[in-house]
Amino acid sequence: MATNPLIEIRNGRVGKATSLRALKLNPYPSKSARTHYAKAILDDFAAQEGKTVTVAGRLMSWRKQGALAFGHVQDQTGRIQLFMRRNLVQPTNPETGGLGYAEFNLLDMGDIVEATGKVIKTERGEISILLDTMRLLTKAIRPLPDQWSGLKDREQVLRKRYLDTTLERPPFERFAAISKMISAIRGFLIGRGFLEFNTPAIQPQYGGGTAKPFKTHVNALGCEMYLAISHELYLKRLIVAGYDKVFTIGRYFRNEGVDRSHHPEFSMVETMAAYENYEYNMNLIEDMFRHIATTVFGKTEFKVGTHTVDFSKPWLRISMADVVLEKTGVDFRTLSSVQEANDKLTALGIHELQPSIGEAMVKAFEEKVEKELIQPTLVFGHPIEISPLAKPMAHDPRYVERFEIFIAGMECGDNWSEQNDPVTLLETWRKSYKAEERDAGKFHTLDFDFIEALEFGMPPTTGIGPGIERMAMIFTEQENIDDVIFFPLMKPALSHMNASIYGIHEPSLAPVEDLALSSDEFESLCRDGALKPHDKNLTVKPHLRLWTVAGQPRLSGHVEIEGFLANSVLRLAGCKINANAALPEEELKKAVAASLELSLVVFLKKTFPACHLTLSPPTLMKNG
RNA sequence: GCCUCGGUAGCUCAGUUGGUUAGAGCAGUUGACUCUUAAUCAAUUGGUCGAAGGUUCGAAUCCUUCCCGGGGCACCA
Repeated sequence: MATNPLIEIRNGRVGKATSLRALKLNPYPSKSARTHYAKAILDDFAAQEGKTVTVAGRLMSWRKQGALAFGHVQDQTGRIQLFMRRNLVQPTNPETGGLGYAEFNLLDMGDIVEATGKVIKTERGEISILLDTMRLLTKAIRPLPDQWSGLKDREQVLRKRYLDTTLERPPFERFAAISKMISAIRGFLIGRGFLEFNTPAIQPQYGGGTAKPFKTHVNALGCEMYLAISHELYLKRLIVAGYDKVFTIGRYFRNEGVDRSHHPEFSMVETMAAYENYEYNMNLIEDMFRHIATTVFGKTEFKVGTHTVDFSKPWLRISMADVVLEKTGVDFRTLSSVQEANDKLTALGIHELQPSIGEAMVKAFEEKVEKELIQPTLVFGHPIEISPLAKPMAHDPRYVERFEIFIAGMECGDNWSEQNDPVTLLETWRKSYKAEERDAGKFHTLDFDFIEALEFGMPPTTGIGPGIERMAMIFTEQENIDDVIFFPLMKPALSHMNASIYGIHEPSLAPVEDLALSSDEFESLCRDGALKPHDKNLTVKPHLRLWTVAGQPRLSGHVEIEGFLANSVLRLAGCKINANAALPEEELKKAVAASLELSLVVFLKKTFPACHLTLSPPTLMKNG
């Protein structure tokens, strides 16, 4: 039945594994005897020449030429050439696992191999390993994509990143660099006296902002919880606990839109430092970025889109009111009414009315200023209206001790001096709670447990949260967040090919919504209008199961309706099927179809006259 | 959620205005070859054209719906 090329290749390779086992060679042994990485040999040929080494990695090429062959093995550090001479290769040996010359046809491109031999240079001058023993470490039963062109299909790159990094060096290096960047952040903060803590990703309340959370259910506790949209309230509890400088590299989950700079699951390094205010963090963040740039990437200039961002110079620090004045000519500090502020906005071409002077200034900032902040800039002094968790400035309480980081027109982190007056905070929260209660659907629960912690006294504290992905985008010069997240969020998909290889007959995938109803429930939900088709084309697929109980045939079954749910099938149990299980198969199928035609199909046609209905012939499964 | 572009062999891509049996390169298979490196040469296998429906004598091509992805907008830090 293997008519498909992939299936043929796969079967062929599985067959080679079987042949190897027949020769007492394990195609999946447990350990390698690697002595060198490719790069170590290539970088130090003078010292390695003539020595016997063992390398291990993926076999990326194999060029046979009579009694000679050349190949390349790719490991984490790079590729090194193998040079095979028929007369120098050890014969097949189950003791060492070595493959003799005759068995080399059981190797395939993409296999993980181990090669032992002397380090030499070929006539053409390439540093190579003159093969003595070749061992198979892992049989690959799927072929790699074309190595010359690489994986071009964006969807495949995102779904099968491991292939992209196998075939292409830049993405491989990029993700390694991002890992080093995170280590550097840790190292930097620990060097400044910070302690790293884990904070919960499953939280009973979702504090911080108005982001929509992911909801989940904790079976053991029998309650609903949320995936973290923020970790700051936990870090502040750590400050209450007596640790002065803490941080977490946290996972954040926001059930919102996806675009080139937003991903539903992302990470931030969030810090809290007690006995300091926001000015401390201005220095901290500037130093951190410079530290990463120089130690991980070895430079201070990075190309972001068409701009070049320079981290070597001191960052511009400017108040929001000043930068808005500079870019728009409007000084919002001098305005005395909301009306006046909105008139100024209108004059700037912004027509959405704002409820306060502060919010009007923020609107002007977002619309007219933000995108122009290319070089690293710290904008401080946000209006108090939009900063409920921050402390007001001593000299002008309309503004708060807060700053945001802008690089290449992108917001890269937020910071403020934390409000630690529990009474004021509770009042602020209550106010926003009421405001949002009026605004249907944006309901917030309050974290009274946190308020209680504050009541025991939290020292003056300041925190900062730069986004890891956005830092990675800047430092690795990527414009798409998917290119700094190894496993970006994708809808589950099962190819027809894999469905057939793995024997899955109904590729209904991990269902986004799965629903199984009794026939009666289904009909009543449809009548109430609670359940409606998602598609105009409905397909009714009966599935029958024939049982033999004590020699007597029994019939049971369910019906699947495609087109009702967006990404899944609706299953109906208990449909009225009038058929004699003892009938021959073909007649039985006809009887079932006829029976459904009279009940379910009639019902669907009557209830959803706009839909086109197809009744598939019943599928018969036999058991016992 | 809206707009827009795309999905053809395992991979990378052609496929004209709707017209014979959908093509190529790589990979695969078989064979030749003692310094190759996108090795070369010869032969050869391989397709639910994303899915379903429709229009038509005839559909990869036109229409409808759906699925998956990219880009943009909106929402949102």
